Amino acid sequence: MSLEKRSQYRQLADMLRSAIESGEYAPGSLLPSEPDLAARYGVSRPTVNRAVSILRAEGLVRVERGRGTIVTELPVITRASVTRYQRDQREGSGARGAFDHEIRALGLLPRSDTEVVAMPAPAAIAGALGLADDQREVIARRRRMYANDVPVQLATSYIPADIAAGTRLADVDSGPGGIISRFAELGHAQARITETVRVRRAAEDEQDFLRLEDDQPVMEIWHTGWTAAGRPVEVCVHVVAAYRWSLDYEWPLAD
Amino acid sequence: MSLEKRSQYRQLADMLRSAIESGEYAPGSLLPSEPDLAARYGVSRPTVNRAVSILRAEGLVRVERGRGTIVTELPVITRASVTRYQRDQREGSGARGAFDHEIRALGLLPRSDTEVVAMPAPAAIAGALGLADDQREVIARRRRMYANDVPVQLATSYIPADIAAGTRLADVDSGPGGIISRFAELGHAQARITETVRVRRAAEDEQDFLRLEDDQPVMEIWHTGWTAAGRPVEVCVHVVAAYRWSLDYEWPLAD
DNA sequence: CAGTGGTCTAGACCACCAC
DNA sequence: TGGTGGTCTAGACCACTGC
Repeated sequence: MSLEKRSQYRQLADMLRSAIESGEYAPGSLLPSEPDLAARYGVSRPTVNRAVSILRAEGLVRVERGRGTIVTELPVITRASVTRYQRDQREGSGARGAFDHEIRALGLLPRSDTEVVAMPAPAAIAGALGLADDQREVIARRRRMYANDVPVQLATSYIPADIAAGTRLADVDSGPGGIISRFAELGHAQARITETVRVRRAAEDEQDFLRLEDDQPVMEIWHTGWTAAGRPVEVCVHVVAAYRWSLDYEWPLAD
Repeated sequence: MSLEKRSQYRQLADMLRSAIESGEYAPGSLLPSEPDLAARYGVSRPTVNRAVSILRAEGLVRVERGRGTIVTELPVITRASVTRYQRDQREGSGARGAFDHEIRALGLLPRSDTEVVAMPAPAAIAGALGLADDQREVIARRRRMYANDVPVQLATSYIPADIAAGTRLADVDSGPGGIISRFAELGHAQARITETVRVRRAAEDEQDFLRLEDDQPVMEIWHTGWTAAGRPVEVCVHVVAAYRWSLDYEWPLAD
């Protein structure tokens, strides 16, 4: 088991990873127990545990205490970032049409729930919306999204209260065509989108909701909708498990 | 040090992270030694080591064997994905103008070197370029990029040999306006760009070049240039440390 | 040579699950 | 109750750095 210079726990992680990727350990099945693996490879249990913790951070396995270590089924979800906001993609409410599409494309069943609260904007959000200190009130639309009842995405939209308060933008059901259509009706049509993608470690509540193993990173997408006049009218922060999503973008190349 | 239910090594990692973010341990300075921290917090050295390994995976510290653990200076680099390919952004050769801009925006000194080889396309590349099995030959342009001589990005462009062979696209110096201009001159003007962003663990050579600590993930950007006729004429794979980059996109919202 | 981190083990105790 | 993983320690050996 030793021989090389790579540490034993990394070598073991590599072997287990290969075995998983080759299908030797099928998705949903249990890995051999840690004492078992320790005996099989002639290493101590903490060494096995360390190897497994690498696979956990990579999202390849998930642990259920008392039961064992389970190989994760991990279909990668593709997010079509540009087309998802186009009119024909957004029947239904919110961008729900787009999310539905992404999940159904994998043969899975999408579901989501929305919660709406009024609150003062957190500092970073206020910055992104260009809100003055005395204009910080926003409507926050918090969406939790699932595929086959497995949580896969957290997305919170922030809209300045002067635009959203008392309108359907503050309703849980934002109506036909989603919130994009509501913005247009309210005279704040979104004309331009910007998105910023970052990777960071997960916060504790994100870990809980997305059922992330320890040390799994997340991708954070800051989505901003701008009016033709250049006012940011919506900031939506999407959070997903970094290893489970793939983001697609496209644009014409002006010459 | 115990008291809570979080493990000691996670608590310690949290404390060290706070201390780093608050500036108590300045970028470039040494963390206290592991035996020192072990004594200070009343835990064993392996426990301290485990805490430090979390910070390494997050890119907050870097270890030099025999010297100690050093706090990383980590300015986040922003990649303006859309505008970087526009004409006014690409004086110089390659997209070098854009990379230069990104790095200079941080007050750092950009540098890059390019290596060109002819080779059969790896399977995934052949797929992305839509190459038939008997047309797999490509020109690979491998670029290594640095900020203040610190490696920050690996990018390899693959161009079908039937387009690039014998042209300036196969030269290390691709000439004024970069390769985008060469494509246009050769009758293969790029009219549309697609990019796909994924996060994955780093390969060994990427770890070496980017000087990644163990378990630091990378972002992989698959950039494809398409002609107006819908032929993919260039695939460029960018690899960067996931925690050190931020990607910006923007597009108009057609209604 | 002393000090740094990298790793490993044996043994232990705990929380949790299934039977 | 026995099996699972989560964690921790004491002690050890190693490779590397800097003096």
